[in-house]
Amino acid sequence: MNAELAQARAHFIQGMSRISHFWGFPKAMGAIYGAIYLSATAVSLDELVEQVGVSKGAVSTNVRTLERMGMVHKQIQLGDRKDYYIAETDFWKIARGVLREREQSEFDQALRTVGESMALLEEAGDDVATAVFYRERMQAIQDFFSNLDNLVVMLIALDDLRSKSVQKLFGRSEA
Amino acid sequence: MNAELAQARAHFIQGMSRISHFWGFPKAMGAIYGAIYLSATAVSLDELVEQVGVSKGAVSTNVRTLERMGMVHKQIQLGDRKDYYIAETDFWKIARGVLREREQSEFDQALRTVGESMALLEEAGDDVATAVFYRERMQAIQDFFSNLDNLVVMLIALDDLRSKSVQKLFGRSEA
DNA sequence: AACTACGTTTAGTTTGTACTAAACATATAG
DNA sequence: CTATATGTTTAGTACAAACTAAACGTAGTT
Repeated sequence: MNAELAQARAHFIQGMSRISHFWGFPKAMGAIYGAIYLSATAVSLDELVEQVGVSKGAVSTNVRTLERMGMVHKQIQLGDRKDYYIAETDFWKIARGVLREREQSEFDQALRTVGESMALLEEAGDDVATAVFYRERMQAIQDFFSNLDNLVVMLIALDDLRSKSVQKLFGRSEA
Repeated sequence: MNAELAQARAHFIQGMSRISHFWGFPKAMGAIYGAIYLSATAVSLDELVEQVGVSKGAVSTNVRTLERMGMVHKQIQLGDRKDYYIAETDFWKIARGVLREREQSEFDQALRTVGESMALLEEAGDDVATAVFYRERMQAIQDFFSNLDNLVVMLIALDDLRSKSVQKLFGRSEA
């Protein structure tokens, strides 16, 4: 591989690392995805260790997370004990996976907390002016999150319209 | 304030703290917003220190970030040296502010990195098969991010349809 | 002009999280 | 059955980010 290619590749992987970190994921995770994404062939764990420059353990855990989110796919070759990985290239599918992952974990737990707060409020009764005010505000924020939730559901549904239609829908206008 | 109210309030603030942390913001920031949000009157910095239980410095910096994102508004009362804060309650407006904040900072810098990688690729020439492959993949991811960008622009535009219309558009169906 | 009340900045500490190194588990091959 | 190759788990470490405490700046008050 010539020098320019290697440099472009390194820069890209670094960029993926940034994006990953920005969205609250480990930097190495983004880098690993970048490395897999920029490979025409399936990549083994050891190759990733070498290419990305992190420990085997880190690659192992991160690549597992990537697979759980549907960002990469494991490819087991018959007669070869190694696991190989290829990148999912349908980013809307990826977005769906990431959102689903998040929804199930912290996202709606936070929502639940708001619900619980409102439940606690019920016990305080309606007569106090403060209670009424609290209820209004908590209801408002809960409504908003429900709406957000629906928006996410919509986006996930959009994934069913395959990537072509989506690209047409959101395509750059200045092209 | 009776015990149930105080408990509901504390629980809510803790929930805001969680949400904040989940979206990659400081926990204290969410708690501070929660405290302001649950106040019918404007809140001073010292009151926040007391209510949220963090240091003055932390409140100062976090509340400034909140204001920059349009989540709270400073209210200076004539003849009073203190700064008072009230919460922005239009969450779609808030979402716009947060997105704008993110766009300007890390988000499109990461995008730029991808662009730079592609530029580096140009110097490598088209003849190498690997270069062609890299270009395809980098182009694909750049397209996706442009689409995301457009989606964000759309969401921001949606803010112009005031909250009522938006609520109708995304309202819960099982209501 | 000194004092006080307030917000900001800074230096240092704490804390959470991702990573490393190495032990471990498991399966295949000889 | 031992040895080897592979992925996973764990105990420890390193680092980044947020917070604390306190110094600082600034503007009003007496």
